[in-house]
Amino acid sequence: MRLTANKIAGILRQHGYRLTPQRHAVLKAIASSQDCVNPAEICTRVRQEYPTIGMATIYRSIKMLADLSLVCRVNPDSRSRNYLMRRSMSHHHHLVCSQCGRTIDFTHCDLSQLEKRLTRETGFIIEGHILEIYGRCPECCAASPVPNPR
Amino acid sequence: MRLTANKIAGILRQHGYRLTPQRHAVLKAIASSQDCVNPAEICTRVRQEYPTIGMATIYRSIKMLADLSLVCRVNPDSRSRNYLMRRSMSHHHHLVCSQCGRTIDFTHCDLSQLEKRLTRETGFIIEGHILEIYGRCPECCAASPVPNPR
DNA sequence: GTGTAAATGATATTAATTCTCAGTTAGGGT
DNA sequence: ACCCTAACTGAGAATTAATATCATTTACAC
Ligand SMILES: [Zn+2]
Ligand SMILES: [Zn+2]
Ligand SMILES: [Zn+2]
Ligand SMILES: [Zn+2]
Repeated sequence: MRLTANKIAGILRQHGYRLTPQRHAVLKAIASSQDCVNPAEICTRVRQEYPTIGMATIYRSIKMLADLSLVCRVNPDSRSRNYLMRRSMSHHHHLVCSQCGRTIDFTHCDLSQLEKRLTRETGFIIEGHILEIYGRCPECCAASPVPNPR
Repeated sequence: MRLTANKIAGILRQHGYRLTPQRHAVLKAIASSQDCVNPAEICTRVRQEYPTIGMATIYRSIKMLADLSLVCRVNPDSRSRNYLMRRSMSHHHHLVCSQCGRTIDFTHCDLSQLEKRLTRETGFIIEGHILEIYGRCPECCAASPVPNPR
């Protein structure tokens, strides 16, 4: 199922959060960008329609969205944190280039066999998983086939 | 093949880095820990054998190890960055209880099919992955069968 | 041993994120 | 429509991770 901005607004309400115009703007700013964005970029976008918003509100909105698992952290190699709106309710995993940080989403992970085995062996009821695969993207491989330092 | 501290020291030399006692200590501190560690934890460990080392040197050593791809960033959800020494030995993953935190290790993840597919579809050369599965352990399931949110 | 470029450690600086608090507001109840 | 109140906001201060600077020290090639 796909997550639209309206659907997300409904989820906020369901969880007792107020739907303020600031939050709605932050939400739209993240949801409308295909790539992952950092707080400063979100701020730039939001201030075009809401010029007086403060950074604290942006950070608080991001935290709220993260608490609701509507947004996820990606690309750990930048100085500031990067976020990406979840596009669907299904799994959402990242393939990250360890050199340039380029990130590709994928949803088919097929860990069900592994999870079944773990349930059988340990008695755990599996709720979910965190999976991130890293490697080197085609561009970075082409640029320097043998990753040499300095 | 397993990467030992000695082997890594050789790699440093090959790349023209000097092998200072400080670097050796940082290297040992990361390599000897099973889980990922952040710079502050590395500092604590290193100062037990090298009390005068400064944080700048720790950060510089980490950067050098990262440039050589001997260490990789993991666990993007912490405030400080976390690092894990690369081991070519087998994978090391966790099954974590989301309620009580009990953790079980497992090593057979079998993501090779998935990684092959991603390489075919994206051209990425896969270097590794982060995988953590979470759920509720048998004890916690017995204690309260229905988990309630918030 | 000597020379020298690289490395160290103390300190200052930068920049991201969080905290504080007085004023504002969304949204339920009347 | 109006009130109430807890939730929210924005400005600025505080905290914290990470990097830069620079005088001193040191690994290591010769
Ligand atoms: Zn998945
Ligand atoms: Zn790349
Ligand atoms: Zn694995
Ligand atoms: Zn448990």
